[in-house]
Amino acid sequence: MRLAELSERSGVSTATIKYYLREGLLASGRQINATTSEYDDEHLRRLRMVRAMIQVGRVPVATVRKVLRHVDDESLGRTMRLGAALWSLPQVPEPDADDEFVRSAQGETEQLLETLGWSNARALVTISPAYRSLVVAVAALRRLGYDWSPELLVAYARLMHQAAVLDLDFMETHPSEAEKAEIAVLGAVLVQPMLQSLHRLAQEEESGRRYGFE
Amino acid sequence: MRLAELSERSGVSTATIKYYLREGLLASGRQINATTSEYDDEHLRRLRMVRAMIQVGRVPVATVRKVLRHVDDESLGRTMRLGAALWSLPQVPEPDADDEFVRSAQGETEQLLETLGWSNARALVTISPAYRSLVVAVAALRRLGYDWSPELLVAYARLMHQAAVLDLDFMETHPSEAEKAEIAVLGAVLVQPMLQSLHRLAQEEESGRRYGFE
DNA sequence: GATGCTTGGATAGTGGCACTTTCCAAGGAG
DNA sequence: CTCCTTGGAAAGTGCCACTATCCAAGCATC
Repeated sequence: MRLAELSERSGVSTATIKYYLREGLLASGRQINATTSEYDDEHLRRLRMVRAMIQVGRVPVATVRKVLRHVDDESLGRTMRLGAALWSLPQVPEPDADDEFVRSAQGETEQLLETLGWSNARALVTISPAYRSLVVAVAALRRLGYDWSPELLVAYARLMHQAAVLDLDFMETHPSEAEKAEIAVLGAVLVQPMLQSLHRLAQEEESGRRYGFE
Repeated sequence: MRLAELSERSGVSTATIKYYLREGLLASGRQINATTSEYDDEHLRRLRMVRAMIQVGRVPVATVRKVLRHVDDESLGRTMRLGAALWSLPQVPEPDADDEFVRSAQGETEQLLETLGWSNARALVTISPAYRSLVVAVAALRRLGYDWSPELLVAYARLMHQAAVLDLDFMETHPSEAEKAEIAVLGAVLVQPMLQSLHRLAQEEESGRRYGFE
């Protein structure tokens, strides 16, 4: 298919597709002559994935480029490929180590991992972006003065571990390594808004159960 | 305290505080004379909340204004105040009702609520933004061709319901209605990044358990 | 009482980002 | 032969969260 058809089938304007090509989010088609390139279903699929990441997952274009580079890197083993792709996702600022709330949040977080027995995660403490963003979030809550207990944090963590088990079980059902990395990324990017929506709906449901609709 | 001190204690520049004042995110201080206003701890607290919403929660300034307006609206009862504040948060585009994936996602989502027995949520189907964004997220996943089962969605939903129970239990520990609304908003805005971080950490942990670090 | 700093308030400017628009020369279709 | 489409480059747009610059009015100090 040519550009126009790719645009029509994906619902993305030709101008935007050209932009994605320029930004390296999409491989060029097979050049037929000076003015024509041929795209295939793989391009369409990749384009849809890019769109989903940007529109549903709100991932910046530059980040999408990094993530895809890792997903496509056949030189990496499974764990590295998957990890590299996931680790290029977060958009969290480095926590300010001089801030007292950040420091106490760090202590609290390490304590949490110990309580949970997440030994693998503890080994990643210095490098994992997920750990850093957790510290930032906890510090922000503490700074506002809410005194929710560590037990609450543990309870949330156990729930998210159950979610992670579901994620990985689903990933296992797909054979190829490239597909696994792709699913891991989509799981991080698209399942997140879904979980968020479910969370809010659940809050509305539970709130209705407890208080009715005054 | 005056502007300079408010700035120093919050870590937000005076220029930015002035910007927030202009945008209606922060009430003016008590005007002492033509060139001086006095701010109190309530201003500091509100400023920190605004910052947390914008920086940690990535909520747009215009949305923060709407949310705060509802949080401060004493004419509303508990459920309405809380709901109004939460419903002004989402930044989800209206799902395109002509899209086949959106339509089937709608069917799937309604089926989900029935399976779960979330009767309150079902009553809100037409108006809740959480429902709409859930439909968008499910449609995006389906469009990419992943065939994960409705059972998986149900499993995720049950987990998020448990999270909602934790949220509301914590909210109950705070007495005033204004505080409850505030906590509900922060729960939606700040607990979300925390859950997301926990989710990714849990994925890393579980991935390490299953595959080791090749 | 002159001098230099700070304050609140208004207005304009900045930088980043995700596109869009415009232009162009080279093909291909009727 | 004429008109439309294509890929490619470059410039422009609109939004957003600030940030910088002015300004006149205090206040503090000498």
